[in-house]
Amino acid sequence: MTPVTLRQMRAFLTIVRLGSFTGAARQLHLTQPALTVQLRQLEQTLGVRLLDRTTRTATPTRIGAEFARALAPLLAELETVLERVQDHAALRTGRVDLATLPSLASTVLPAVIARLRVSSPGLRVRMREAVTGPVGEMVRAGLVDFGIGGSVEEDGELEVQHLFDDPLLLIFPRGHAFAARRSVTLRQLLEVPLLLPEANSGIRHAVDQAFAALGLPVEPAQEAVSTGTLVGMVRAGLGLGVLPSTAVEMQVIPDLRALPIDDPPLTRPIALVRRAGRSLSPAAEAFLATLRECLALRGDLRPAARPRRPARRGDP
Amino acid sequence: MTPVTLRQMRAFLTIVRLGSFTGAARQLHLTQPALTVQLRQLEQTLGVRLLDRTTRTATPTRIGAEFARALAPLLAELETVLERVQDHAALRTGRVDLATLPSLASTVLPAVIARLRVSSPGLRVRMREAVTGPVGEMVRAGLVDFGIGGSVEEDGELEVQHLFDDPLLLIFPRGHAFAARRSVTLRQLLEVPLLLPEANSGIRHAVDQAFAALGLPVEPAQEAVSTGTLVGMVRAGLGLGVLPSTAVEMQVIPDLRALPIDDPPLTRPIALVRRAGRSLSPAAEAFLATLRECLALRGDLRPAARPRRPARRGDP
DNA sequence: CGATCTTACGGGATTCGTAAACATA
DNA sequence: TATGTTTACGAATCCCGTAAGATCG
Repeated sequence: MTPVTLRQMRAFLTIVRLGSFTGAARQLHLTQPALTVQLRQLEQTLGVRLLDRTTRTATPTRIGAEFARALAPLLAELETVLERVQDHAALRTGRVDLATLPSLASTVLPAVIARLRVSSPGLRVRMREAVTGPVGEMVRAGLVDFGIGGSVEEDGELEVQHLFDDPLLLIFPRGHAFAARRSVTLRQLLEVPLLLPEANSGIRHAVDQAFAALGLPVEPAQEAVSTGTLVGMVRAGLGLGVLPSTAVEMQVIPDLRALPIDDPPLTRPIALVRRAGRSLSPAAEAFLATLRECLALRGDLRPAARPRRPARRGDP
Repeated sequence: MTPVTLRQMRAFLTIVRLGSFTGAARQLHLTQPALTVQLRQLEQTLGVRLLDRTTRTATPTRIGAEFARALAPLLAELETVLERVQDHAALRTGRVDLATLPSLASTVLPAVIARLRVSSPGLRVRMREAVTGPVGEMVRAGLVDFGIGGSVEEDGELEVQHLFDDPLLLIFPRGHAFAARRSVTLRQLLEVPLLLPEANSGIRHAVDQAFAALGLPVEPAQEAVSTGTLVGMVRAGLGLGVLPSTAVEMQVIPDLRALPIDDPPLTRPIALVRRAGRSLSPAAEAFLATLRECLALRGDLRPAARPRRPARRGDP
């Protein structure tokens, strides 16, 4: 007792539509005898004669006609469902849900989205802004496909991949003595009033760690919650600020100057955060590929030799 | 590029439902590795990962979940459509549309319908009454599946099969001299006033032919259109009537008697009329089989060695 | 006689099950 | 370590195409 096959039913519908085995065989790229066998099997498993054949024409039985009428829309809908799935693979359709930091959301990622819209206009990107901690939580909760933010610790549920290092810049008024330099060192920061982001931010974490590595104490003259506030403070002469290059990028700062911090280079790590054991949609993969293209195009972000994630079960 | 298979999609849905390859394999009566292959092929042809597997559980991807949601009702509906077709083969469902003569519609065929209702309660029979000529036309026009009536000529569209010979009886008042006999001959009918059905009826045709075969003239004393009229005339003493046994059967005739007509036996042929080259539904076949059973049960209708119709293309 | 469907048969592909390797909790 | 998935491979099955047979107009 062989089960009914999609191929058999498609063959049946085609024969009914054309009223001929030979014509249907041509359309299906099959030999006519093969079609005969298909239909015979279908009739055998159903136990019902579906077509009355003469040498001239094949006309459906009453039961065959009822069957065809019920079957045609079902198979058509099945086709569209399958095509809709394949649209995801071809990037004609898809959605990318991601969580990221405000600084990236306003600078690097819009460029990625723009590039993606050109290559794959059918994709939609939904970007949610959050600070580093919540980015991980949003990923963990499955609210987003993945997150791009400061590094969080890897556990059983989260998998972290380093993406690039975002250089931190020192911001100060044009008239400051540093204006003549091409870069400053970490130690030199101790000699000026420092304006740093608040304690629980990823930037502050990177700054603190860098100083701690040198055994130096850090005492900011002032803390700021938002990038705009910090820029305003610098402009008001309250001190010299530290900001990520991506954040500086978006600010139009005619009266301020920015210098990289060297020796050691001060950066904050930006990583991809994804759920462990979960695969990404083709749309999400395309987004990440485009992101990496963008990182490669602009040399300033040091895309850091991509550490391939451990091979996962079923990967090609 | 292998096409998507029903089997693959059923496997996918089962895995999603159970959240496990092993469980799905058990339910599908398959080995678990076979299931893995099935799903891998499905994912390959669709180009999309549908399930994220760990050693513990298999959870659908977002795309996989959407696919399953769309697929499940489609496949379920397909199942019911297939079952509905198979119901015809199993005689759980079906309709028989037939045309027949009033005399048969009121006597023989109700017994057939009753018998059929016992063996196959799901079948419905729709019986249309007509005289012999129109029976053929109704079959030709496809208004009915088949007809049971007087013999019509076989042409390219109609196919005729003799079913049985319906004996014609002589009807007369109890007090008549024939009352002592067990049968009468054709010649003896010439000696009495005859009451015959109207000229274009199948019965009249049979009577005329029988007399013509013997070279005898026929002059009815009176013609009648309906069976009831003819019986009334006999009862009124207008003459002796000729009626088919099936017609007499239904009349309660306490004051009349009936005798078979021998030497030669006078009968009218009853035949199955069907469209040439068209197969009958299982329900119609069941009806005919039951009809033949009924004919075999009652010996009086001479079911005449069934002349098998010529084998048709594709017959088992 | 020509067009069409059916049957028969050999070659190639597909699919299953068994066994072993691999991964994760 | 135990459970569950993947990979590999031999055997059975299925399916197609070619060729010959049958049937109807």
